[in-house]
Amino acid sequence: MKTISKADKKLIKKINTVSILKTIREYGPISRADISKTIGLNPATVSSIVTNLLKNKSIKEVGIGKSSGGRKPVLLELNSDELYVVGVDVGITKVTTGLININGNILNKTTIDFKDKTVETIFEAIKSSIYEVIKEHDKNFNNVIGIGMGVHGLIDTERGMSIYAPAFNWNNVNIVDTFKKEFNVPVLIDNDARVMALGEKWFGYAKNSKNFVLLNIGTGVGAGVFINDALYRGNNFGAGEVGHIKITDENIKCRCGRYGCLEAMVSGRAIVNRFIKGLEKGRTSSLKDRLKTSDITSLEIYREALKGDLLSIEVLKETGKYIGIGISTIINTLNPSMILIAGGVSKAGDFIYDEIQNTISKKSMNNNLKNVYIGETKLKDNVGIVGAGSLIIKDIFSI
Amino acid sequence: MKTISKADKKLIKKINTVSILKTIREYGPISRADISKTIGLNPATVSSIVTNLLKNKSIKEVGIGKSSGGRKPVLLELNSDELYVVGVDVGITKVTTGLININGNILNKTTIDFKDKTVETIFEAIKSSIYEVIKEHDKNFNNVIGIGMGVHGLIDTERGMSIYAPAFNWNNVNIVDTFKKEFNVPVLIDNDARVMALGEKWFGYAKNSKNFVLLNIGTGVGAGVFINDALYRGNNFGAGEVGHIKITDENIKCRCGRYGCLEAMVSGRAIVNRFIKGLEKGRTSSLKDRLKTSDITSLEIYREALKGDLLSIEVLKETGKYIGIGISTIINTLNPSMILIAGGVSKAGDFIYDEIQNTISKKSMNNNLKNVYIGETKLKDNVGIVGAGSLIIKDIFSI
DNA sequence: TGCACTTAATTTAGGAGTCAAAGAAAGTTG
DNA sequence: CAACTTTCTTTGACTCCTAAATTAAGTGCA
Repeated sequence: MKTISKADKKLIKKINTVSILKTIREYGPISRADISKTIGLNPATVSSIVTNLLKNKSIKEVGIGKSSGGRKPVLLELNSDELYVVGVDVGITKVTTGLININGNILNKTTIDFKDKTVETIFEAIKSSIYEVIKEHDKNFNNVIGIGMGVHGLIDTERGMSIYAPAFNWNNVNIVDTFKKEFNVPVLIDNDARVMALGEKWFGYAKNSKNFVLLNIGTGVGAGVFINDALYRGNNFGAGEVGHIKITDENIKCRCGRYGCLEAMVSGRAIVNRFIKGLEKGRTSSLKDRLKTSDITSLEIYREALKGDLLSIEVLKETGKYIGIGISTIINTLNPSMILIAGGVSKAGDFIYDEIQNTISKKSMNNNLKNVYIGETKLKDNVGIVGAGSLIIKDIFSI
Repeated sequence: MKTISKADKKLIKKINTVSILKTIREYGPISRADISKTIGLNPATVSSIVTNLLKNKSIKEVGIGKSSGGRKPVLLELNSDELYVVGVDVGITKVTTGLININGNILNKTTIDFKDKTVETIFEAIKSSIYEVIKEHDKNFNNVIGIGMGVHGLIDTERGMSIYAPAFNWNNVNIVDTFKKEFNVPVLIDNDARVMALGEKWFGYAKNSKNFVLLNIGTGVGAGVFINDALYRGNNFGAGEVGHIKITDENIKCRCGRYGCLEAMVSGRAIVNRFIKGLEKGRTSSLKDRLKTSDITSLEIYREALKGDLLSIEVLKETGKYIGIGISTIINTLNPSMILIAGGVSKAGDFIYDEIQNTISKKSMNNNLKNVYIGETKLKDNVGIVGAGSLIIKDIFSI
């Protein structure tokens, strides 16, 4: 009950333009006549707006369709040759950057590791990665309509700042201004899990999902929450901090200072810790012969589990159980249509997924469980960069 | 990405009409000129729309304001003398019904107990309670623009049915059709906790809150979730089923069949059970002298706690701790700006609230906790009926 | 091949709604 | 009481959509 806003004729045109763009995106290649039928908008209006869109190169004519007994239709498509975005996935140890067209196709991709985590080092890595990906495709930035970035931690999307990024030890670092100045295009940032959710919404499994959650389980644990077809950020950009919900009374300390948090039980670090604790308790494992304790990673535990190592399998199954409890909480609270899992753990395969499913069916209210899909992302390793790029792409389709 | 809709001039007019109504609601009594300044809409446009609204009696002129150096303004207000709604709160043992005007004022209120929980009995109670409240104010239903109802359990708001109401043992009971036929006005229903949240949004503490949660703790435990200024119902109307999130490893069985659910630890029943278990363990309590074991209720435990009974105090504090864990989960997941607590437990005062606060500050991510208000509702015992009525009222202010 | 019928896209005339400017109504101020 | 202010309405222009007519380009059958 705060902002009360008016509407004028420009709003109508904007709404109808976006409707036409959405229709072309979803059903294209498509003729003007079919757009008119799909939206219910008068053919004359469609013609007029399409003319504008062709003029500003948002769309293009891509040939002639089949006649259905009369004049052949002219088919329209989004202009993927002229509408590029840059998507930047700022990870804990490296930055991955992609040049992406409006259809979500990756034209070029590069990764740069950074040694230290100062603002300067990471900004420099981001900058050169962007110049790298555009070099061969659009070196003058003519067709790049914007840059999107996903960064871990708490992000103020309005002021374009990292409020708090634990892994970098950043506090109130302005990110957007630097890159806007450097590249002279719109720059948008958001939290990594949220950006991944956006990617799956625009180009992944969640296309037709109004309400879903992307759970990112890696070094940390976070969720991107989609509600009513929109990213939900919460009151202070803190929605989806599910890494710190309590899932057990066990006395495992989380880096947040409390005990029994989801993150303390299922992050990559947590998996390794439980494995090592198993060894200390006298359990045997073939992984112990292969690696020093300090070299054990969750990925290695997964590899060993595939070979049949009992301790590895047990640790992964436990992890699945804990994730299941967390997911159960999310389902009961939000009743989403799907839960997509990203991050390192998502690769640990059926050891984890089976156990998640077992736990869920035991713990969820029946009705919320109906039709809820739980599984990997469609975009896999590219979910970060495609999602980041989607921050820009979605704005083209927004009022 | 499903429904792609067009916009025409009627949409503009509808938007502007609603904007004017909202402005009158929020700032009224207010002049046409001030409405124009508030919204940024042209004075001529405001005049034209106001004329329509006066004609259809949605608003009324309520006198002349003070001059600020020129012609005196004509002040406008919502027409609370002609815009009534009926709000029905269908509880577990009784139905409470109110006649409410557009400003949320209760003109009349009645309660009817029902002996059994058959559809016929409860429908009959609802029906007579409605006739009762309108009798003296608007016996011909001239000014009642609709009936809203809050019912526990899972509600299909689109088809107007109770999908599942555990306390009544209802499955797929159509509610709306019956009363629409009987009273010939729009009838809307929703889940009880959700309806309460709506009431606090329109007439309570949550007026200026975009994102908040109302936690209803009584016989069952449920939440009404407001996101982006709208009720969030989830994918199958199941959002806010927080009664069945796991908050402890303790082996307390919930009626849903699982263990350690929030509801199993904090519902009225759960409080009583823990108290009795305390007695069985040999603890003493002054309440034991006053009541038979089978007559103990959570309200009596609260009363005894006020008198200083140690076991009662302990049980309530434990309850506060468990609620705190649940709220902590909600805050970390949804980052709301406030959590309002309704239902029987909300009356148990500071024994519970203090403990909730203690638990939260220990368990919540710092940033999500910032500015989060946790407390009782403003509408108190009327939150159910006012909320139910708001189901109708909100539609007047919606596009 | 030619004519009737279809379908696609554009042009044209007209209507609905907002806006800016001017005017009418009703006050205040010195 | 004249000059200025403020409120509200009227008027005409402008924008954007719609329906109908027109142009463009087919198909299909005799």
